Amino acid sequence: MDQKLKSKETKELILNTSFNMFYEKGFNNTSIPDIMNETNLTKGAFYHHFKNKLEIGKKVIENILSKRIYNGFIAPLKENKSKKVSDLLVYVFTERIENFTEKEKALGCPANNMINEIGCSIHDFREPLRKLMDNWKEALIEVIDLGKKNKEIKESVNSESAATYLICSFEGARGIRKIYDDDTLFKNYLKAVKEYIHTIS
Amino acid sequence: MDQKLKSKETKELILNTSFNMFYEKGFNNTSIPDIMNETNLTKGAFYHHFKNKLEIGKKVIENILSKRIYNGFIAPLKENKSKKVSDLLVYVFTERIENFTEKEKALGCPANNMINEIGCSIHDFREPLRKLMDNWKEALIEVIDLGKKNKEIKESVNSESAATYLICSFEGARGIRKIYDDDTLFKNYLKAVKEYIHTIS
DNA sequence: CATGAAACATACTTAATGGTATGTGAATGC
DNA sequence: GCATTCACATACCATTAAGTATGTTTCATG
Repeated sequence: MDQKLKSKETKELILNTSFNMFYEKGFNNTSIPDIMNETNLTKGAFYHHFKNKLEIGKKVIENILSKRIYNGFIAPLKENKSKKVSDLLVYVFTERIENFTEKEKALGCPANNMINEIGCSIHDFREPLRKLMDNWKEALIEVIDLGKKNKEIKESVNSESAATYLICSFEGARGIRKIYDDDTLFKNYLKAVKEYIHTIS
Repeated sequence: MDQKLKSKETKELILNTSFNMFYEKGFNNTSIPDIMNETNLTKGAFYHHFKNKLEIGKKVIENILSKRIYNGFIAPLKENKSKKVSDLLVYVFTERIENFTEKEKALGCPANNMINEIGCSIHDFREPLRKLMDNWKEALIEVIDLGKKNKEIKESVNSESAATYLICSFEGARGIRKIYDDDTLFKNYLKAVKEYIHTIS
């Protein structure tokens, strides 16, 4: 049983390392040797645990990116249903950005990076990426609908449309911010989202 | 003089082909042989006209992407200053999307793709990409300011913030749309931007 | 405690990449 | 009309990539 545990651990090590390298250098620009150097293991270990580069790409999306989106942006919505809806929206779309580390600011959103780098070229990645984004959108719609029920969000607001807009502007901002070295873009984005959330409330 | 003309033409052929291939396959995933196969020329031609892959990347940003952004999103603002500001904004941020070809829908925005793929990793690309985005933002600020002067845009609106928000949501939408095969996301985005432009007017 | 399989390491193959060095025919300039 | 330069083509090189084949060691199991 000790062996299986060790195996699981190295598999996770390879997965986490892959995520980090993809995040820092991009998927296409990261090689298997790159990853395995970082883990201090060898190629043999990689191909023992994974079929090929495509498989680990998919696993990173399904196991790491999905969880990050869930923990960062979906769970806070589900766990705090007693809070005011607009506060929830402000939290996930502004407060989180305000607390980003320099690395997170410089490298953008790992999920959005993946989408933009290989979203259309590697067909196998599209479905897991779609699932990820759809889950996020659905969670937002649920919250906005709840807000409408509680008279916190205007009845005239289209929930799906607002959810989409919030996600798009957020991801757009995180993407474009990557070419800058300061927080000007984020500050301008923050001002506008807060205003937007205010106008739909 | 005939020779110089021919030379200029092939240089432009290589540039345009590079742009297309980068757009379709990404920068890292496109090789020089890839590009030159497409032009029916050889590697010799490439390295006669360009120093290396980095140089052509920069030239594509400076000569092609910049012009596309200018023609598509900046010029329409500058050329139609007599029109209502909100109409101008609706035009560049919604009508253009509604008229996108399937290719443009599937592949996203070439400039945003470049930003997201190599925005942080290849340092040489950041400055030309920044210049491109800053020009766009400035043109938008100018128009929004004009709108405020003409009482078409609310005085309370922060021009830079609104400009940033419009760009971010637009680029975010074009990016995420890449993983889908239908126009649902665009439709939801369009509904929301129109609403947003309406609320700042 | 022997046997098999699991968890890796090592060595190798094939193909592609960015880039260079050199060749060649045509146009240009004197 | 001849030397030179330009616009490419060809041939080559070093590196690196993904992936495979084959060890070797360690552990679980009968």
